[in-house]
Amino acid sequence: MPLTIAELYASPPLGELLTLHGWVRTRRTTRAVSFVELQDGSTLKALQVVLPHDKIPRQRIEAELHTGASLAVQGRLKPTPDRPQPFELEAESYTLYGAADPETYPLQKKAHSLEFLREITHLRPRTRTFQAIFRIRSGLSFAIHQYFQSHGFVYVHTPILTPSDCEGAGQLFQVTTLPLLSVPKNERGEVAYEEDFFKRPAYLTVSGQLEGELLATALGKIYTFGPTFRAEPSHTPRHLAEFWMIEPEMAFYDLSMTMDLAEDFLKYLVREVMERFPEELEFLSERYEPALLSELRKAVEGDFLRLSYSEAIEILQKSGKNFQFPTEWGSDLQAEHERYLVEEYAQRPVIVYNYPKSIKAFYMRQNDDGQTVAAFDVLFPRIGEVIGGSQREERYDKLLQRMQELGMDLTPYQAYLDIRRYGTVPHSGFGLGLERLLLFLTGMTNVRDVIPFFRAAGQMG
RNA sequence: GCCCGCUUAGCUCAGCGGUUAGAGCAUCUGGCUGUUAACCAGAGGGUCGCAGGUUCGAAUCCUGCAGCGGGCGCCA
Repeated sequence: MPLTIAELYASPPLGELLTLHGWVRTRRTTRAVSFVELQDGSTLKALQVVLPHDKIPRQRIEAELHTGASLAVQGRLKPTPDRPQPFELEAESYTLYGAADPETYPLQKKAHSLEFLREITHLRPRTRTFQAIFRIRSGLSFAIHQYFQSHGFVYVHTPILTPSDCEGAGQLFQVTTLPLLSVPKNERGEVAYEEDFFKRPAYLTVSGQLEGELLATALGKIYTFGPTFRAEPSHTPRHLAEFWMIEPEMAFYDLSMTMDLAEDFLKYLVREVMERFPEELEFLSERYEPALLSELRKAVEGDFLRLSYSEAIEILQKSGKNFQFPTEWGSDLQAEHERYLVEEYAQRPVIVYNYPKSIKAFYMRQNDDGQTVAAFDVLFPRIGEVIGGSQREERYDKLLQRMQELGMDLTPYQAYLDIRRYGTVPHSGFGLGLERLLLFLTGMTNVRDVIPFFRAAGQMG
């Protein structure tokens, strides 16, 4: 296997003849030697390669080795105690894989704006910024599995193609093989879905929660981790049409156990990323968000502040702030309210629980007060809601009554109702948006920058 | 969906009614005993987003469109 630069830094094989592969980040030329900073994606650190002009003609180096060019270079590793880098590769020869015409290659040895890089998603992974982000994204995903697997959760794959909008969460992408130019109709002028692939309407999933509940009431503790699709035309730095969501669902968990789990889970993830990616975090912090490291530290140190919705409303009313949106009991917490609670009032992550039932989903468990449901949101600084969850209504009659109140069509929910009719159990779960958490962890401010190729309303980056 | 802003060289930006539109970086040429976003000198590079309008005169003012960004809503 090709040697990587990360491996060199881990244990430098000084003096041996080595071959390294990578891309040119920068080149500097003086009279007798040229210097190439080589990167290969294995670490943010570059390898300085020294190319003596008596072994490799200067003319060739200047013609071939521009920023972005790829090569294999042979040479020996030499310690350089009096230079910024601990060692450098003294080259004896190199093979050019591919040149990068400096007249047209978009990346240069300078900082580019994130907006510009969004226009070239195929090349932006070659920047250190995106290498740092994608490595953290990978490590975070692993840590998520690690946490659940070591806590007895079963990873389940819920379907991506689904028959209906099961949560009422946003608009759906419809999936069809019917010809759009001549959609077949029945006698009543409606779309003839019996001719469609599934012989019924089909959509991309907006949540794996309902299927997750079905599996949790058999396997105990499960989690999903997969792509989710929303066709809502949201034009914000926090929304994607295709994003990744993690949804654990636990039988026999009540609301407070679930909040404990969510807090422990988030702290574990932040700690793991801090431990595994100090260099990446340092780089992103310097470049984009000076407060990054202290925010991460604050998130794992103390307890999250827990407030009931009613307490939160009271705090907002007493804040003396002039909010744009009302802070009456029964109105939903707006971004400005969440920001006040987290950034000014608590100055650490906040969990708000027991929301009015009128502003929450039908499946959330009704509290004894008749006014609220056992729902909670975890609010983080800078990004707002990172987790939303609830204890689910497990009482058949209560659930049915709520669905009827809301005028819902019960047909698609027979399975969902069935698990309340046969051996129902209290259970709870929550949803975590991977990209939103990544904003917090990387200091980025736009979710388009924490996923390799973004899909958002009107954009396929 | 509503509101606001931006669009000038390959990139980042200045110029905001008055000669031939500028800078830094990048590129090219030359120089430099080993550089660290190397440095020094020189050169090339622009239908000032698109379309219309106002004016003696528009990158600059107005209108429309497009793209991008931000705030809000919906949410993860």
